[in-house]
Amino acid sequence: MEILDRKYRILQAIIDDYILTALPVGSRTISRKYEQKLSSATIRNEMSDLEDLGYLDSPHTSAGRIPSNKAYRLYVDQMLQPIPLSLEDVAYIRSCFDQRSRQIEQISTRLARALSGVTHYTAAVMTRMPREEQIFSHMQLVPVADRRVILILVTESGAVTQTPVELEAAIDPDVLYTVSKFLSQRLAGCAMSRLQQALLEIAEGEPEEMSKLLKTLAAQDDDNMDTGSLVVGGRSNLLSFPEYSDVEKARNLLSVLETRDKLVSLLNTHGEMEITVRIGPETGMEELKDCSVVTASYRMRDGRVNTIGLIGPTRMQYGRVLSVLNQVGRSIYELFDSQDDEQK
Amino acid sequence: MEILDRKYRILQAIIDDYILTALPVGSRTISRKYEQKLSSATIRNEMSDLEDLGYLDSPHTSAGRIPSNKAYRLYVDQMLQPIPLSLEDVAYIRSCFDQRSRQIEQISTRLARALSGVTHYTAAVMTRMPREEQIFSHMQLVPVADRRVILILVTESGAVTQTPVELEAAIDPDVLYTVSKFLSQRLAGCAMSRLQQALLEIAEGEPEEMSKLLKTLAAQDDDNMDTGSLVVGGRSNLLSFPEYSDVEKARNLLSVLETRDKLVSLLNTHGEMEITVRIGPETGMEELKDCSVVTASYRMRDGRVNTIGLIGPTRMQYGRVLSVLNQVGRSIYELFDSQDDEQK
DNA sequence: TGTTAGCACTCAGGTCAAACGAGTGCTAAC
DNA sequence: GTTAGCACTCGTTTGACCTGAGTGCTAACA
Repeated sequence: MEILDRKYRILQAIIDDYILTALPVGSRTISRKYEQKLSSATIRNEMSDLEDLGYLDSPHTSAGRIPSNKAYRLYVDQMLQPIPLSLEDVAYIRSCFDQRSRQIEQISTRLARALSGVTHYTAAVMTRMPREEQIFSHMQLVPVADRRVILILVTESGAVTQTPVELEAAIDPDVLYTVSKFLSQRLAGCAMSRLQQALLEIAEGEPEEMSKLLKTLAAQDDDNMDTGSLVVGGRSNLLSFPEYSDVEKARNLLSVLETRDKLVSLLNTHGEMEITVRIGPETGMEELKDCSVVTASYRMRDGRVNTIGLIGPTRMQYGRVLSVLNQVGRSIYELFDSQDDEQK
Repeated sequence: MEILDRKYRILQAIIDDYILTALPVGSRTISRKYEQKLSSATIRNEMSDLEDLGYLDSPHTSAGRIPSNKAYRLYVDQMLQPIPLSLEDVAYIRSCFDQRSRQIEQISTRLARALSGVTHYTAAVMTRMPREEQIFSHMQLVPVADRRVILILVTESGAVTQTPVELEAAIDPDVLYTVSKFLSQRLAGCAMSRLQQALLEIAEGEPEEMSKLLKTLAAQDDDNMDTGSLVVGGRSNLLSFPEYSDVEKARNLLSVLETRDKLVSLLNTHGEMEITVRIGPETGMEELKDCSVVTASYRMRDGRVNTIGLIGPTRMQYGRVLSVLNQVGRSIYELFDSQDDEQK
C-alpha cells in the first residue's frame, strides 16, 4: 500500500515534469527534482513497473519515459489538483462578460480570445439555442420591400431571431401588423419546435389569402433557430508546441479547426453540463490522436447553451485548464446576478 | 530592342519556373525548358544583367536565381497572361451564389472556402455596409420584453439591421407601432449617417415622453451599421508551402490572420473597386514581408461591399488568382441578373 | 526484502571532413 | 553576339565518430 502510494507519486511527478518540458523524463530527473529520498536506481525499478502496467512508454531504449494516454486518464481522474489563477487571468476572463455586450457573437469572440490567451491553447466557443426547450412569446412581421418582409420571433426567455421571408404578394404594413398581433396571441406559449405545425393548423380555418401567408411563414422558419455561432481563437498557439514542429502534423490539426462540422461534433458532448476531458483517441478523431480536448457547457439566462472547447497537446496543463473553465462558469453566474440587480 | 524583348522572356521564364517550384532557377534550366535556341552561357549573361538591374537575387553564389519583389511587380503589371479556369473551378465558384442563401454570413463562408479550395491560398472575405451611402427607408420597433425592444432599420437598397434597445419605461406595442410609422414617414430619404442627428431634431418639438424615447433611440444606433462580417478560409493551406516549413514564420503569419484589425486594414484598399495586388513589403506589414495579398471589392445590389483578399507567398500564381477573382465578379453579376428575372 | 552503487550497453543527436553537384563567372574561340 | 570550356564556389549529403543521457542488470548492503 505504501508502495502503491509511492508509485502514484512517481507517476504524478513524471506527468507533471513531462507536461512542463515535453521531454522524456529520466529516473535521475525524478530523483533529483521530486523524490530526493530515493536514488535513481529505485526510481528506475518503479518506472519499469509503471511501464509494465501501461502507464509509461519509452520512445526508445535510452531516452527516459513519457506518460501514456492511460496515465493522463488516471492523472485527470485522480491526481488533479486545482491550480489557482493569477488575478490578471481572472480579470481577463471576467472582462469578457463585463460590458453589457448585446451581441452574442461579440461575447464569443472575446471569450475565445481570452481563453486562448490565458491558456495558450486553442479555444472554440459555440453558442446554440436548442429550440426544443424554447417557448414562443410573440412575433412581428416587418416590411422591407414590396414583397419582402422580415419575420421576427421572440421567445419567452428573451431570445430573438430574424428571418427574411419572400411573400407571394405584397401586403399592406398595417395588415402585417394586425396579422402579427393575431398570430402572437394565437401562438403564445407554443413550443418553438411545434411552431411550424401550429402555423399550418391555424392556416386551415382561414380564408385563402391569409392561409397562403401562413403557409409561406411555416415553410420559412425551418431550422434557423438552432444554427448557432461558432468562433475559434488562438489557432496560432498550437504552432508553439514542440509536438507540432512537424508542419504536416500542424497542417492536419489546423484543417480540423477549419472544418465546422468536425468542430461542432467535437463540442457536442451530448448535453452534459459538466466539464469533459477527452484524451487523444478518446476524441474519436484520427487527426486529434495526440491532442486533448476539454469541453464545458454553460446554460445562459435566455436559454442559450454556450459550449467551450480547449484544444491542446495531450500533455495539457489539465489543472490549469479546469480552473480556467471553472472561472468562466463563475463569471457567467456573476453576469446573471448583475442583470438581476439591474432589473430592480 | 530585340535584346530587351529577350531579357523579358527570360525573366518571365524564371518567374514562371520559380512560382511553380519554389527552387532557385539556374541558367541551364531556362535554356532547356524555355529558351532552347540559347545556350546556358547566354542565359547566364542575361541573368547577370537582370541581377544588376535588381530583378533577380541570388541566395548564394552557386544556387541559381530567385525573382525579387521588383520582378514580381513587373510580372504583375506587364507580363500577366490570363489563365483559363477549369470548368469545375468555375462551377465551384458559381455554386457559392447559386442557392438563394439569405444569410450573408453563409455566402461569405462558402466563398472563403471555395476560393481557398480553388487557389490553395488563404482567403478572407469581408462584407461591410458603408453607411454614408445608405439611405433610410423605414424602421420598426419590435417589443421583446417589458422594457426591451428591437430597433429594425431598413434602407432603400433593402439592407436590414437589428439593434436591441433598452427603454427607460415600458411602452405599449400599439404605441410602438404608431411611433414606428410616424418616424418612418418623417425620416424617409434621410442619409443613414445623418440619422442620429435627425432623430434628435425631431425630438425637439415633441412632448416629454416621446422626446425621451427618441433620444434613447438616437443614442443606440451608433456604429452598428458598418461593422460587417469577416470570414477567413483555408488557413491551413499556407502550411503546405515550403516557405512556411519554418514553424516560427508560419506562426507569425497565422497570428496575423487571427487579428481582426490587421485583416481589416489589409482588406481596406481605400474604396477602390479594382483588383489590387500588393507584393511583400507593399502590404505594409512586417509579418507579411514575404507574402502577397490580392484584394478585390464588389458592390452588391443592396449596397453591401464585399471585399475579398487572397493571401499567399510572394511567388503566388498571380495569373490564376486574377482569373479566379474575375470569375467571382462575373458570378456576382449573374446573381443580380437572376434576381431581376425573378422579379418579373 | 527493499534499496542502492556500479557498470555495461543502447541509441539519438551533434560534429567533422570528404565527396558531390548544381550553378556561376570568365575567357577564348567561333 | 553567341557559345564551349573550365576553374571556382558553396550548400548539401554521406558516413564515421564521439558524446551523453538513460536504461537494465547484478551484486552488495541495511
